[in-house]
Amino acid sequence: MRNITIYDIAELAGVSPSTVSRALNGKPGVSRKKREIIQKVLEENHYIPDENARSLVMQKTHTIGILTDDLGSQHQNEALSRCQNELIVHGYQCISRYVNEDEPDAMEKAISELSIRRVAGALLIGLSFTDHERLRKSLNRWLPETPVVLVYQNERIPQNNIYCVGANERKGFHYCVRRMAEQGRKNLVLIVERNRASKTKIQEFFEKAVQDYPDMGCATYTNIEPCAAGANGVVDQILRERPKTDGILCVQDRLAIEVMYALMERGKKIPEEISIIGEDNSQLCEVCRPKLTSLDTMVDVATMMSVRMLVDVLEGRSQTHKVTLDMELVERGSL
Amino acid sequence: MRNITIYDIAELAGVSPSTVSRALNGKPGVSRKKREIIQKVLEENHYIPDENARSLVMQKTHTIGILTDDLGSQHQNEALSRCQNELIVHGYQCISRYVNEDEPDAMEKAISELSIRRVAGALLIGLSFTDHERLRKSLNRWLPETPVVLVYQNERIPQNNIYCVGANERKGFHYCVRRMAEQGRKNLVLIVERNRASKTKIQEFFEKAVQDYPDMGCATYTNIEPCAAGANGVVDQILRERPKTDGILCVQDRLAIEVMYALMERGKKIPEEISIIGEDNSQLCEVCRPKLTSLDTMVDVATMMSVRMLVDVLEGRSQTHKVTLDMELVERGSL
DNA sequence: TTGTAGGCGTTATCAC
DNA sequence: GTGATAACGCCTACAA
Repeated sequence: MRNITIYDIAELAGVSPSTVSRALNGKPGVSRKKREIIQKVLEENHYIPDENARSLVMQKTHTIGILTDDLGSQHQNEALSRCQNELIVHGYQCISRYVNEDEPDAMEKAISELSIRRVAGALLIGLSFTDHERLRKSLNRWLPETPVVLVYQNERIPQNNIYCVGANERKGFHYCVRRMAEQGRKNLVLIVERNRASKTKIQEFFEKAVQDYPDMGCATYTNIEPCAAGANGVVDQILRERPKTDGILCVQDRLAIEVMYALMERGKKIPEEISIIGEDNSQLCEVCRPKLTSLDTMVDVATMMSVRMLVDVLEGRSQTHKVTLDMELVERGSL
Repeated sequence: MRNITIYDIAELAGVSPSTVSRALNGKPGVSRKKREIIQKVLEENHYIPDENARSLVMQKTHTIGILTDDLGSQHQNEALSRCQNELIVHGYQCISRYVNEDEPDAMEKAISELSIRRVAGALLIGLSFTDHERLRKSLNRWLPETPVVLVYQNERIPQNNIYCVGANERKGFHYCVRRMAEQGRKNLVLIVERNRASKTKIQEFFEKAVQDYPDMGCATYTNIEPCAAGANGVVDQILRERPKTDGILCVQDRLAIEVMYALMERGKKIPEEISIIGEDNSQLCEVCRPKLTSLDTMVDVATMMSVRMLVDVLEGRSQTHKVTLDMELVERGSL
């Protein structure tokens, strides 16, 4: 079953292939009459252009590359799916790929492959693409003029084809600390998963925020096994080292919930004795008891924004280079 | 920055483009010596072939189309991400797309677009692609010779290019009922979300299974609002209509958990008075209290199998047309 | 074993 | 306004 080409259409419409091409792309230089005839033939035959041929001659595809750094994360999976669907709506297809940041050259390799596919643009999703200088070099080498949007990245890379959509973590964490203070909490603890890339930054934001409250103390535990594994250990450690702890900010819902349960098992009342805040505002928050208060990272908004930025740039609409989204604290029973 | 082509390589290696092409693709008819020279030049220049041009001339791509029917589902998002990554590893790229089954022609349209992109193969993920006859027709029309793997589909479509990977729901549900019986449960209820496509089949399996236990009764509620929304209503209804209910099989973890909490709020003890089983074995099961016993649909295994089947077929290895996976009941506190 | 020539389906550049 | 014609990068007869 050979596919129909513009030649077939041209023949049926009694015009030349180039005229069909012009009509197809809404270019000027086609008479009203012929345009109509061609349109009709096009529709009757369910003609659809071959993207490969088009890409070849245009040296430009309708493909967007998406890079992700955390395969297991629901967050990223959701962001990925959303981006893909949104892009399809705008007429782009995607190729997506997980990048293991532990492998030293994985990122550069992934970027080079996007270049090979001649992607029209790229979306890098994830907080852990943090070695900016290296990233900049890779992008510079492989995609020097291709628009790239960094999703969940706060520090803008100052280059004309690089855009970013970030969350205002500083403000978000500050607000969490403020809410803790308003609940009368005075001894906070920050718990961060071991593999969280922006660890030090989060810690910095947290500690800065605590300094705004004179009679408040804090400690951080930043090397915790992710998900459930590390909860009991860190809770024991906290109860031993800082028994007066009355507020815990735990980056990542799942871990926060396990910490909460571990505390309850050890006789602590939540939230009466200790307040807990998680991060991500995932489904999990609604399912545990008490329900978990959580800092929403706004995946849906962020992905929509990113796609819109990229599409805007690709279609020649002007666009700012940086968008920062406010995070939202969704308060439930654990605060 | 023009990309280097086989012409450039040919010139540098002092041979003709066709020889480069042959060497590139490991075809016979190139002397050992030239093959080595070419190889060296290839590597020195980081040459990588242009997929578009290749696809154009070969009338065949290295692209796999993936269709999904439920955008929000973590399950499908996870399956999707896994498939994509796995396929990349095998040298394929993917285009994926969500199909809204409420729109009558969405499926046919989606399939036709895969055809346009000249996909090498396709993966249809989801339990709700159920109108087999129509699906068969669409596939037949648009992808008559393209291998297609139906993931989570139990009834095989008898056609040579269509494969399927399904879960043994009959057996799975039967086992759930058996475990209920072993706990002394006698009045079961099946709850199914309204938008679950395989509703009637699930109901049939469930009722058949119950018939194997002479002194057991059952009822089904199959039109429930998904997720949390429908829980309170259906629980009130059940307690009113069938107060002796002592076992609930609830298809979909989230809903199962809400049902469980609703029951507890109304004074029922779980699992002492009522056993509850969910489906999907998602993260949520670990996070609620009591933890939820759940029927695992084996996403990871299913996706791996599907990708492997497809790749095997594409690379000419023979392959059976149907694989059925056993589901696994993961028992936790709610049974 | 090697090279030449033609074509895959489009778009773009010219003449007309 | 329209239609030849030449690319785009690659593969594959066919000829040498």
